[in-house]
Amino acid sequence: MVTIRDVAKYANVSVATVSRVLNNKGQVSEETKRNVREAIEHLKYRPNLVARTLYKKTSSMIGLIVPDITNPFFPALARTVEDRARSYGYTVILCNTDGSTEKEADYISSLQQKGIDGIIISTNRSEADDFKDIDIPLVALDRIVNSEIPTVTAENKNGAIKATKHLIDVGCQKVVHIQGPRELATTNDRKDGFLEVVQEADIEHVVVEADFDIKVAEETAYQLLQEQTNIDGFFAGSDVIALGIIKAAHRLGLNIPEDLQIVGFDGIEMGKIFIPSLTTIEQPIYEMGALAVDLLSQQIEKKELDKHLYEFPINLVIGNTTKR
Amino acid sequence: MVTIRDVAKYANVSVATVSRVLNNKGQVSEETKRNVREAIEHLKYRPNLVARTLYKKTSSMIGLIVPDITNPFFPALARTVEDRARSYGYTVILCNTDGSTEKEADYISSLQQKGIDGIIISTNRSEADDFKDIDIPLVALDRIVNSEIPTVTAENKNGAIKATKHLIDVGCQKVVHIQGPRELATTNDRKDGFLEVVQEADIEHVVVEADFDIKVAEETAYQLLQEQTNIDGFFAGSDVIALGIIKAAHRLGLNIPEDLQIVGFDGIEMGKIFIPSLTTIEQPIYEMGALAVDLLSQQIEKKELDKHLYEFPINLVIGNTTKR
DNA sequence: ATGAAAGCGCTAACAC
DNA sequence: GTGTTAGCGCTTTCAT
Repeated sequence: MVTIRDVAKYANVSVATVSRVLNNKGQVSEETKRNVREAIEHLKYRPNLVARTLYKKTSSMIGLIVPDITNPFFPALARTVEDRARSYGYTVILCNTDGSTEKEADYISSLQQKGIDGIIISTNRSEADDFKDIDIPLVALDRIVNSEIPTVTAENKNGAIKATKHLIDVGCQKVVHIQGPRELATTNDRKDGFLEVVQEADIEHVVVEADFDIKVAEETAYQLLQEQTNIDGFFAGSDVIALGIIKAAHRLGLNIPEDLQIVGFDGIEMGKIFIPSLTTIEQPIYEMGALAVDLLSQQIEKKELDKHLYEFPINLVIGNTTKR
Repeated sequence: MVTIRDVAKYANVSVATVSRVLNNKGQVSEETKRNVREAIEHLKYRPNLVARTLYKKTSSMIGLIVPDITNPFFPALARTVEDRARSYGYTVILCNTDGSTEKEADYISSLQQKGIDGIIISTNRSEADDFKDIDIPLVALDRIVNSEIPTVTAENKNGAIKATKHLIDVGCQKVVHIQGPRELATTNDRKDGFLEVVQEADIEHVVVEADFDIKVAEETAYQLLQEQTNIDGFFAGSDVIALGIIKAAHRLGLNIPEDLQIVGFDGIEMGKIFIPSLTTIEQPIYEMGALAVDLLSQQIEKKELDKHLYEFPINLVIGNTTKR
């Protein structure tokens, strides 16, 4: 390994001078600058970032913690976060918790020990003191944690209202909402929006819970459709759940959207690709990921944030799972 | 931040002793051990891994470089890699290159500067000297780079043979192979297998190229199906391409598998979920990811590898895109 | 069994 | 402008 010392020796200067040209700091004559750069080039020197981090206490690495990377929503998010992070010069460490609180705690602790500068987290936990002992910048993404942590999310309730109204508009008489895990504030907001509309419109309705997992959602929908008659509409708590519902309907020989209409939530790519393509509430994933990085960066730079909750507007996208 | 010094002071011992109990190395009396542990507990001390890495030159971090995290094949791979890595005590840094050689080089260089212990890479590059200047352990996953780098892949050619034979078995008379990017050795192996079978069987056939991208594949298939008549079978270079073909067929009102039969390659979850479910060549993604980590770990521990190319057997999984 | 001290590669005072 | 040197927090000889 070639170190700053080797460069200094080769260029006949001190390590301080090399450090100065490396960081463009302090006064160095043009000539020595050239010499040092030549030495660097010649020796193929690359600064050891570990040593730099040890001294400076900042690593230019940020963590992104997601519950399930195989859920298509998160790769999309990860990608935008990584893109934006790169533009700041951050490297992203992507951590997958499998929804396990233990793994999550593990990661947080180990990231801190590694000198990470900040963490963007999409977690299932939400007790107020879950994140009390973390003393590095934090941003909650998609999933609301508590009011002390800056949070980026979408207008979940409003989205649910739009989705449910759409189902009524296209003629549904008995509507089911399969919500995601009850621990998540986001899913409850969606449920609240749903309930507000169906109660107001006095529409027959059911609410059940499922994981953000196609198989689980499929089973849940399958059972419901067998047990109860007249269900003609579903508002799914996520696109993944919506795909499960389509599968269940398919197994039962129901036609979509003739017999059954479905609205999802998220706007993942797979919803557009699926046959039939999904009517859904689209979240601006790109903007959300980008803002999360911005907010994290601001905290890392010790800037004050003007507000702590950022809710993005959503958008009803009509596909082939509802009638036109 | 509480350091090893604080712990030493609190426990009335030297930092060396604290280090000894931390690492379970050297001789420490039971009593001082207890004292030190108490101090650690009381002060909530966590060792600074950056400092440790600086000294030991090993970070327990490995990099995983993938070309496109939004391609469902890679989250699946990433997950198994992360799982296995965890069991070794490694943290995975997941890097997404967007297929850009420049980003890839950036990542490799920056990972090395960060003291990463090794890299698992799924790359598009394959020139012999592309990776010559990397002096840390490397494993190529899914995509073959060159014979000097340990590689984990599937029996691509054999899989293609099985797929193509299956298409012939179910009655196809004119078969198209949409292969992935020609730069990849894996895709060419698949093409070779395809050609071997169709030529042997003297079946009318076409080979075209597309990206591992649904939209591109869809357009490619759409054009082919319009221009050429009698196409009744597709062997797709990947499941993602196969989904694109299904979309194209759907747009043209073709029935699957009655009018058109399709076999994919990979065995991603989405293929099982899609309607119709995909007939495909399934790679043992879990085993492949796990072995890649094993091989990397062996190199990091300076163990000799007995061989350099590991090809996993594949498996034809029959879905609803081919006749039974 | 324990401590003192050197050093991992870098940055930043502080001299000159 | 440039060099000397003291750390950053840790591990590891080498004494004792």
